[in-house]
Amino acid sequence: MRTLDCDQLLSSTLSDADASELARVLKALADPVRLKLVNVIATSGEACACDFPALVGKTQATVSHHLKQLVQAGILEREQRGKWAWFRVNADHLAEICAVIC
Amino acid sequence: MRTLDCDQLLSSTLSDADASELARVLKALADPVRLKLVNVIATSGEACACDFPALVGKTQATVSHHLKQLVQAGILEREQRGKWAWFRVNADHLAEICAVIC
DNA sequence: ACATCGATTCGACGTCTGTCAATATGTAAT
DNA sequence: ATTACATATTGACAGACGTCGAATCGATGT
Repeated sequence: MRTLDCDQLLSSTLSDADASELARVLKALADPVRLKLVNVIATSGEACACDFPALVGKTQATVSHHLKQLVQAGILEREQRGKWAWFRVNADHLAEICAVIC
Repeated sequence: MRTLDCDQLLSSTLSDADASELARVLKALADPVRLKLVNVIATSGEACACDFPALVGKTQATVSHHLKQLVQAGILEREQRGKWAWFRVNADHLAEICAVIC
């Protein structure tokens, strides 16, 4: 994925490609369940996927679907530990998104 | 609309209501056409809706639809001047969104 | 090898979303 | 009033999205 420069949205001209790229990442974040997942993982430092269905009140299949989107968008990082999958927030990437918007 | 506190996403626990509210605003931003519109308006200071269809390559109806979403999300402000509608970016609100994420 | 358990993928579903043509609304000038 | 022009709304449609149950994959332990 391409890195977006700081301040693009408000100060410099956004190309069509950059607009699509930024939209893609924002779309990954723009869902209540996914925001909850990011929040739980961020406040915990790291978290096991096995706890998420109960925390967000969704099926394991649904949670897995959302986690995949967040990983593909670069917002979460996945690590396999034995049977369990653990997730951490990629804070740098979130900061990048912020930088583009503000 | 409720105001969201700073740092909620990464440091403090996000309630279901806050997650939905934040998702609503992010969803308004998470579209290439709407990002383009915000970018054009922000870099111009203010802009007339009459120019948008040509700028983003969409129908007048489609542009109007997107502008409505941005205004309802509090990202844009609309002002009628004679026949024309002018738009400005609500930078404070964008900064709030950023503050929640970072 | 086999069984077990966590996680992903598949298939299906209802809903939401982006888009446009057509129509309606509103504003201004004649 | 009527005309002209800018914008909003409506109706319709295709495609994307969130959700779940069922099937599958992967890793562990017996």
